[in-house]
Formats: sequence, structure tokens, C-alpha cells
Amino acid sequence: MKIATWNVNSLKVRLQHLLTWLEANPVDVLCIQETKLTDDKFPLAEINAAGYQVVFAGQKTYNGVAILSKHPIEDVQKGNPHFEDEQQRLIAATIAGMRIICAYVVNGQEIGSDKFAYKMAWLEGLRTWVAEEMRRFPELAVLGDYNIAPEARDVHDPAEWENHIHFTPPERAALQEFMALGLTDAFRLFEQPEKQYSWWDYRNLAFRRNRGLRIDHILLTEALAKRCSACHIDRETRKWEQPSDHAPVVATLSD
DNA sequence: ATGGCAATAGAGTATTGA
Repeated sequence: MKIATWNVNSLKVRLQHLLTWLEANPVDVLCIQETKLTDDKFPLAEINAAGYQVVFAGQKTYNGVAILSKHPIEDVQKGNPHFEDEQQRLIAATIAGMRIICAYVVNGQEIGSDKFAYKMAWLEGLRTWVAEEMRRFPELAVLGDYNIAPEARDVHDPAEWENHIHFTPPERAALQEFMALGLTDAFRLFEQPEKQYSWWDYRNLAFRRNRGLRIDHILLTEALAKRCSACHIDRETRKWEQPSDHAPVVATLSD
């Protein structure tokens, strides 16, 4: 069983990338973010034809999330029942006995901005809801674009990024508090090469220079962490023509 | 410190992302 997350940065632009990647990486479950499509424009037929069921919650221009699955999708929840939000950033479903939550965390702009306050409130709402979901589902995974780098080793130049969005102390504290519910970063369950990132700026040859951040994560409850046998970031997609600025993250679970 | 790059909306250029 493989589960994965990928911020595609426009599903309209990246549909062919998605299909190509799935063909080479036939994961069981894929959570995607930033579809930027209203539900009536969602490419349902193309994704079904690739052998995937899919549920989605979209909007125009911004945000938008979806869960693709080779297995039946049940008990779908769009949005957070504990946090009123017009922005489509959350979708959850039960697949193969696991609760899968696909999250597109707020960017946050900069400390002191309204968007930063929204990010903090949104994360608090997520924590409240996931705590409740964890009581219902021992096997639970929260996959997505967290827009937070947990540690210095997740940032290409921690000094340069100090107090910049994605690596500020309050964001990192909020992520720690969220994980304190009992969630483990699948990527850090294993020895990894140095300088592994999941996002690189489009500008200044950032990918070529590996000036990136690790901000896309797969967080697992203890029951799933025990089953997790591997986790990696697939940098290959970032080398493709007209790529998403994010790379997929994949975790393998034993049956 | 700023801008650089990309996607979107919509027809100039502004907004947002990370």
C-alpha cells in the first residue's frame, strides 16, 4: 500500500503530469492540492480512465483539494466541521480502513499579516478536528502541503529563512503542537539523504541549485507509523517541462 | 531589502503563492 501527496499547482495545467506520474507510480492513494478548479471543471473522466476513483472540493483560481484512490472511497468529509472556511483546503475519506485527510495549509504571507493570523487559526482548527478523527480512526494519515518546514535541516539556508514565512517560530510551534496529538513525520522515520526538499522556487534556478524547503508532509498515527516501511520525495517531476513547484512525497505501508 | 517565476482573471496589470 502506497500513499502520496502532491501539490500540483493547477490541475488544469498539470493533468498530463499527474497521469504520467501515476502510470509510473501507481500509488494506492494520492492526495493533491491547489487544483484551482471548480468541481464542474474537474477532469473526472480522465482520472477514472487512469484507474482511480476520486473525490474533490474545489473553487475558482485558488486552493482546491482531491483524493485519488484505487480502492473504494467512503465517508467523505469536505472542510473542517470545527472551522468555518470558504477556502477549499480540506477533504477527508475512509479508504481501506484508513482515514485519509488531504490538507492544503494556508500560506500565511508574513508574521503580523491577516493571512498569518488566518494560518494560525486554521491550524488550531485542524488540530481540534484531527484530534476528534483520531479517536474514531486509529489508522489515520494527514497528507498535504503544510507550508511549514519543521526543522533547520528542512531548509536550504536556515539563516536566510529565519523569520520568513514557512519557517517562523510560531508556525513551527503550531506544527509541533499538531504532531503532539500523536502524529509522526513518515519521512523522518527513516535515514534520508541530506538536503531533501519538496518545494523549490521557480525563480533564480532554485531547483538546479537545490535551494528548497521540505514543506509537504505525510503524518501518521502510531498504528500507521508501525506499518510504514519507506518514505521518499520524488524529485523527478520537478525536472519535467513546465513543472509544479512541488514534488510528490510517497510513503509505503505494509499490509 | 527587492525582485526574480508561474498561474489566474481577463485584456492592463493585479493578486497570490512560497
